Parts: sequence; C-alpha cells; structure tokens
Amino acid sequence: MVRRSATGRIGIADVAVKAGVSHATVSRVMNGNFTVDPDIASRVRAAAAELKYQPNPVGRSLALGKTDTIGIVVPDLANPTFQAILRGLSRAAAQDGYRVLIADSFEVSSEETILAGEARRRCDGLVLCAPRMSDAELEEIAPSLRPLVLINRTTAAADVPSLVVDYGQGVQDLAEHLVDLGHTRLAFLAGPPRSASNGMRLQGLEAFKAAHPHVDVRMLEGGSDFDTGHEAVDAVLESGATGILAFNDLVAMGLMSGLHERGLDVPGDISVTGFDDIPFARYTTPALTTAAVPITELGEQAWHQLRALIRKEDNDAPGSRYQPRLQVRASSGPAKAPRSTVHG
Amino acid sequence: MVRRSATGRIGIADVAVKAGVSHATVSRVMNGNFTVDPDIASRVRAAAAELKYQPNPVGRSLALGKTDTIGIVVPDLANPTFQAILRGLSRAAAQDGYRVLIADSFEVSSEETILAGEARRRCDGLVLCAPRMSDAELEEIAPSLRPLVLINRTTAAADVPSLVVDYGQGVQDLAEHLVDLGHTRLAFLAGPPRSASNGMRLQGLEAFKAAHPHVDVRMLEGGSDFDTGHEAVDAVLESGATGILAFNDLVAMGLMSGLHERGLDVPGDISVTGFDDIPFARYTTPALTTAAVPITELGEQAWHQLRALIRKEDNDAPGSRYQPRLQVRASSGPAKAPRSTVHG
DNA sequence: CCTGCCTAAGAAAGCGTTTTCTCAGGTCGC
DNA sequence: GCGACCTGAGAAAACGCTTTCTTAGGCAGG
Repeated sequence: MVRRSATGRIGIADVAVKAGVSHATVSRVMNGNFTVDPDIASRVRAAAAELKYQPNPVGRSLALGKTDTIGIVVPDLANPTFQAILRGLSRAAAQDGYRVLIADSFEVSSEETILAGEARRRCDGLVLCAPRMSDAELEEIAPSLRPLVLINRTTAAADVPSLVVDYGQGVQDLAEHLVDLGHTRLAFLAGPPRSASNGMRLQGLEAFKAAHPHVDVRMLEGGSDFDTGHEAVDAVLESGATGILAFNDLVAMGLMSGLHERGLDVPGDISVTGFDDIPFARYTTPALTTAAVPITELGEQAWHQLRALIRKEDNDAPGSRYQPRLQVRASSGPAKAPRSTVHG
Repeated sequence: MVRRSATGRIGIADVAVKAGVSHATVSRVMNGNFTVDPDIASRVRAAAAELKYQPNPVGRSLALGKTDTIGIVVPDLANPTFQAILRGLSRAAAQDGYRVLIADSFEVSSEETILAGEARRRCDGLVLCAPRMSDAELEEIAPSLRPLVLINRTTAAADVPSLVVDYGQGVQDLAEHLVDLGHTRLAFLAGPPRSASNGMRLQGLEAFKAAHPHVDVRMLEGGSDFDTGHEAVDAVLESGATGILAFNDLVAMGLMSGLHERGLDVPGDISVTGFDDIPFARYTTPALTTAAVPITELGEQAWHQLRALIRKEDNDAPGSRYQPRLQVRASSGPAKAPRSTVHG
C-alpha cells in the first residue's frame, strides 16, 4: 500500500517512513553523502526503488538555489537561424545536465524585455537573442539578467559575453565574390529595418562601396522571410542589378522562386546570394551561394560561456566574433552583358 | 539602501520590511487579494515597485504546486516537423501564460523515457513525441506522465489524448495522384525503420496496393533527412519507377537535388512527392507536390488538449486525427513512356 | 572507569512563496 | 452598553527538499 503525500505524488517523507529513517537520511542517501551506514543506505535505496521515488525538482531548486535550467529568448522560432542556435544550445546544455526553457518574443521588442526577465527568474542563466531591442533598453536590463550571454548584440555591462557574427565582413565577401564574377550592378535586399544584424550588413556594404566606387550598389527594402524575397522580384528587376545580395538564405530562396516563376534563369540572368548557409541552402536549385555561419556551434559556445558564468569561473574568452565563410555554389555565376532596366 | 536576502535577490521579506507590514500582506497584495486596506496596498505596491520586486517563481511553484511550465520531448530538434510543433505549442501556451521546456532525445529511444520523466517532474504537463519508443514502454510510462498529450502515437492509458496525423491516408492520396498522372511504377523512399509514422505510411501503401494491383510499388530503404534523399538517387533510378513518394519533404528535396545533379528533369523524367508541406516546399525548384499537414496547428491543439487536462476540464475531444491535404505543385507531372531500368 | 572525541542519524532551520489560522479591534443589533 | 459578528492583518504552517545543528552512542586514552 503506497502512501501518498498531500500533492498525490510520492515524496521524501514516504521513503523515510518505508525505510524507517528520517527524511534527512533519505536525502543524504539520494545525494550520495557517505556518512550513512551502508546497511541503512541500501535499505533506503530499496525503499526508494520500490516506491519509484524521484526527488521533486522544485523543492530541490528552492533548497539549492538553482534550477539546472537555462532560458533562451528568440525573436522568432520559425527562423532557421534561431532554431539552429536553440539546437546547439540545447544539445550542449543537455550534456551538462541542464535543460532549456524557450521564450519566443514573436518579433515584438517590448515583449523581449518582459520575457527575458521572466525567463531569467525561472532559470540559472539566460541566452538573449533580441535583435530589435534598443541599445538603451539592453544596457538597462542586461545587468539584472546575469548570468547572461548575448547573441549578435553587445553591451557595456560587465561579465556579459557577446557572441557576434561578423555580418559586415560576410556581406563584403559576398559582394567581392559577385564583383569578381564581373557584376558591376549589385542590389542588397535588406532585412528588417531595426534589426541589429541588418545594421551590421549595411555597415559592411558602406565599407564595400568605399572600396569599390565603380560598383553600383542599390538598397532595397526587405524583411527576413520567404515572402520578402518572393515579393521583391519586381523591385529587383527594376533595380537593373545582376547580382543580388539577399538578407539571408530564406529571402534568397523566396527570390529565386519568384525569378523562376518569371522565367528568369539563376545564375544565367541574375546571380543570387544568401546568408547563413542553413541546411536547405545546399539543396535549392540551383544550390545557393551564401556566407556560412557556424550557427549550431554558436549555440554550443553560448552554453559554454554561460556555464563559465554560472560556475563563476574566470572566463578568459568573454565572447567571440565569428567570421562567416564564403560558400560558393551554383546560384552565382558570371555577369552577362548589362541589362537595361525593365522600366525606363 | 536596498536590503538583500541571503540569495542576493530581493525577496518578499524586503518588501514587507520596507512597507512596514508582514510578508503575508505583501503576498496578498501581489496576488490581488482584496481583503487588504487600500492605503496599505498602495504602500506595498510602492515599496515593491521601488525595490523592483518580482516574486521568485520557484518559491511560488512550491507553494502553489504548479510551475506554469509544460515540457515537450522531441526526437530531433533539427527536423522541421518538430520545430513547427514546438512553435505552435510554444505560441499557444504563451498566450495562456505557460512556458515550454524542451527536451531533445536525439533519436535515442532509451533517452526518450528518461527525459520524459525528468521533464514531466519539472512541469505541469507534457507533450510527447516519441516515434521510436516501443509500444510496451509507452504503455508503461504513459500513466506516470499525465497530464500527457501524445503526438502520432496512441496508448490504452486513460486520459491521454493522442494527436495523430493520418499518414496512411496521405500517402495513399499522393500515390493516387501519381497514378492519375499516368504513373504505373512507383517507389516509396521509406523513413527510419522503427518510426511509428513510417509504419503508418507503409500500412497506407499496403491498402493502396490492394486497391491498385496493376501498379508496381517498390519499397526503398531510407531515412528522414536530406542526405537520405540525396544518396537514394541510384536506388531510385535502379527501381525504374517514374513516381517517387519520398518519406517527407526533406528527403524529397535531397532527392530532387540529386536528380538535378544527374541531369534528370523533375517532373519531366521523374515525379517526386514529399510529405508535410514544410514552408520550404513551396520554394523548391520545381515547387514540391506534397501532403500538407497542419503541423503548427497540431502543436497548438496539443496545448489545448493539455490545458484541458491541467485544468481538469471534461475533455470532450480526447485527441484528434488530422487528414493531410494533397498539395499539388510542380514536382509531379504526367508520366512519360515507361523507362527501362538502368541496370538489367 | 571516566572523560573526551568522533561518528552517524535525527531534529530543526532554511529556501521564498501562499494560505490557513488566529486574534485584535471595530460595528451592529438588541 | 454589552455580546455576537465581521474585517483586516499578523503569526504560523505548508510546499519538498538540503544542510546545519544537535545529540546519543561507541570507542580510545588517561
């Protein structure tokens, strides 16, 4: 006959009664404390096994002041980039016995702040991907979220490592690649206006323009998903550009699909590049030229940084900067003779 | 001067001292209990605001016996299907103030059991996607995991709703579609051998074969990712089939990519269909014919079912069955004159 | 043989809340 | 004007665990 505590689940008290010892002793046994007589210990273990006792993590968390859980705030769980970060993070954390709590802010920057705070309180640390949050707000809340690791953002707050991808360099590499292929009219299909990583790309393009005054680089408004690319076909054609730098692989895929529907050939008529090198990029037709970001590894690194913070280790590498690697595939090719713009 | 409790964070006791009341009163105010004098209440609120007090969720969870968190166990976070379920679940749960804890079993079925138990203990309920777990094991652990919602599995345990997609019907619809296009030699590029959803597809194909004795349906070994499809090109060509039913969209994309590399035309030479209708399916070249599963909605429904269980509502709809919808796009077309097999 | 130390296990405090219990003070009715 | 009822707030218990504190008992040394 199994006794059940108030909550209906088996608790440490039940095991204590069954083994004829105090619940303190049960706790000691369960935690591998060796100051317990071996006979009693095995009696306790037998009782625990028979009752299928498993310590309540909430009670444990309260007593120990830790939850063995970390949180991650992402702006959009539908975005493969954040999925990959989540995967890398989850996997690395799991290896150290930590679980991951997710908070999806659905691109609403005001939510990011609240969610981050809530998630942090439930966890031992936080990974924050908040591309829309203002610098001022980030500065303000960062200290209260520690242990904290930032992705693609930086802060002046101490002990807050940042993992940032050098999108500026990556987009320059892509642009160089297109120029090497003979393209002189490029267009950048931008990301969400207030996105931090979009800002980095724009900076990179400014540097590129300064270094290549003879290359025409148009800026086109955009977004971060398929539809953005798909709907941008007209704007792209109007621009007269022969080399298109899409904000990311998703946008590039949407664009290629749209161009295909118009009967245009990639890369015959227009070269298209993406960014991120998501797994799908290899399998588009034509396969997508892009800048590869070791994004899963980034999630993994985020955990290592966070772990160091949680363990209060001296973190010799407070954050790092990732260089995208140019990944040339079939979607980019030699420029054909300059086309005239479709309109005018 | 801000007092700090033992853990270094501001607690209810600090607010109580600052407002000159007992911590019980602070708790009452924070929880909107109206049996508190308005003057005192506002004094408490002022103190809480000034100290930026936020209740500790762990303490709260222990007292209330609930965590406002649900868990989800998935076999592979890299799989778009589970990403979509996660997204739908997370979003729906968030609207009711619940967070989601993820547990990735990395396709290891023995992990599924342990992870499920651990996750469940930290949460108020669990959504379980465990395609590899044996029926016996599922039967055994299901009761202890309640409140529990199963995805693509069923159990005899009471009060355990199942959300299952009718993969059998879906694959039949796809096969019918190919036959309608004139294909008489089909091949099924199977999924992971022990996967439950693969089993459902196989059953569906048996039914199809019984109904269409004149159609040749080959079974090819496979898996669930890009590489599976990509590496299956040889086997597909050897089969002599002109209509290929890929296990899912990923496999189909890998296959199309491989066929493209061999200079074969889809659907001119071979028609290819996927399954799931992941967002990418619209944007492949050619766009992928597939069976659309409202997978995000499934995640959402999982939450609604789980919520009913958590609230102990009478659940009038204990689980449901989803019918995939045939989504015809450009990757399937009329069969050309029967080819001879490449070898022999 | 008694004192002092050490070991091992129980008692109790603490983690941060919520909630029941208790009680002081006020109000109403008779 | 006094007892019964009600209101509102503090005291304390409870949630389930870990860990410190305490103490009983065994053993060795003087």
